[in-house]
Amino acid sequence: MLDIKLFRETPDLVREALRKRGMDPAPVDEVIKLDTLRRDLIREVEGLKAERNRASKEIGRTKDKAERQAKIDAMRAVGDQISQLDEQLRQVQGQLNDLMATFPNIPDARVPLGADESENVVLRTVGEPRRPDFKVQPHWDLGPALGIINFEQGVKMTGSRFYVLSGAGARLQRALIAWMLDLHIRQGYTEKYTPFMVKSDTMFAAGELPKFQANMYKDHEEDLWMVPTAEVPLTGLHMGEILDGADLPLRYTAYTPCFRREKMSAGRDVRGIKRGHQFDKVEMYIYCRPEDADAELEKMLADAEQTCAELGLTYRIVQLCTGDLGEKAQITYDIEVWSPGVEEWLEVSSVSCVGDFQARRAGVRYRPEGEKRTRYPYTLNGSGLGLPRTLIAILENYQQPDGSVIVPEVLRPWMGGIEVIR
RNA sequence: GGAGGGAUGGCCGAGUGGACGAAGGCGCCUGUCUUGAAAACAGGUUAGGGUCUCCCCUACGCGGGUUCGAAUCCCGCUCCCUCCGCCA
Repeated sequence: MLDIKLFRETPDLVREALRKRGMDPAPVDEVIKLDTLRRDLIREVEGLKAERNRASKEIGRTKDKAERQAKIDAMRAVGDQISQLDEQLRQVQGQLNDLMATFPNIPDARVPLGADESENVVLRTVGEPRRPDFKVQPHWDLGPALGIINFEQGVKMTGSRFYVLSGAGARLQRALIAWMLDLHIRQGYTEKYTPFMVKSDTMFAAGELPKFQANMYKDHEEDLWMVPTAEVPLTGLHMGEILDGADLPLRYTAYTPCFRREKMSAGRDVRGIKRGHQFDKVEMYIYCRPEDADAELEKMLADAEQTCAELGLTYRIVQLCTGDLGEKAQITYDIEVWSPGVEEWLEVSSVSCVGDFQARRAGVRYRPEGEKRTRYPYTLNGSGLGLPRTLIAILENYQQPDGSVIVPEVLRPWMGGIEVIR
């Protein structure tokens, strides 16, 4: 949610932001119109309410029967007028809220202009893409051959794009989760275990509703949604709270499964475990003062990078252009790891600053030290790596000519002595 | 799933139609006193909104309703507690 003041005071800035994202700036004028109407109504109805409050107190003091009745009769009309205006105001307010909720965040000035993902900018590459001289099997062949991924069983019980991890495969994923959480704790994040289902309010707060309704799973009887990312419950954690400025920044990490109900287009990433309706992820999330956001963004990116580096993976940092930038984000860096089996750069992490966009929706505020007024904190989120893709990269990068897979050093403490999966 | 009780400010807790944004207490802040602190005393201490240093409006779990006027009455919902049932 954007600040209504931006529309009042600097509407051109909002229009420009929409154009950069390739969107129509026309709704800005609609907001201004509704906001003006809203404030006109407020002034009118509040004047009447003030009058009513004054008169009502007088009525309470009036002893004379006839005089009292006369005053009551006079006020009855005012009361009707008030309820009429209140109703009108409610409608206008509702329209304005609905409209405001549809605006994407304003891209940071540093974000390069571009129409779509083809115009994203590779900032740097760390390591050399591995291209072994033997034929690297893609994970969808290797996994079943090693008996650690079973696609048929997943499809049998649930449907396409579901799979079962088995034995060392399941264990490898669990090792990754445990190792990543421990790493993030060392980096200064507090671990949270959260609900995997949340109410509509929480989905709205995180910016998933109303726009991405079609991409999420819902229990219609209970009005509960399955989280598409841990970012959702980590945003919900402090809904409606006023945080103490001295406590910022708050840094959290959480493991959750993620559920996404995408209309999977035929032919796109259909093979393997790259894109499923259910996947696991370890997430980082930060609440900070606006003035600290740049430093925190750098930290989070460095923290996510460290994950790739310690796993010994070749990766590159990609800055998203305005046309590819997510709805909520002001600025986003993707981390992609090279995987020689699928022969592509896999997006394993996306690190974003969303400004006060989510805090505003969630009603999370903080009181700067020594100040009376409250402000909205900035929030940042980033994956400490999505697991299926990290798993793909490990299976394909650590593959030996004989089809066995070496377990990365850092994961071995969780692998019960397994150094090679064969 | 069934029966009953409850939800008031940072916390405890009063309030059953008008003087209540809300008694009293605790906590916190400021001042007086003190060499300093404590104690005592005095004052202050919610958030959001409006043409916003004054002033006005809104909010007593949430949403409706009754009324000139609602923390207080009515309806619906949510959450918490107790008991019964069921359950990993």
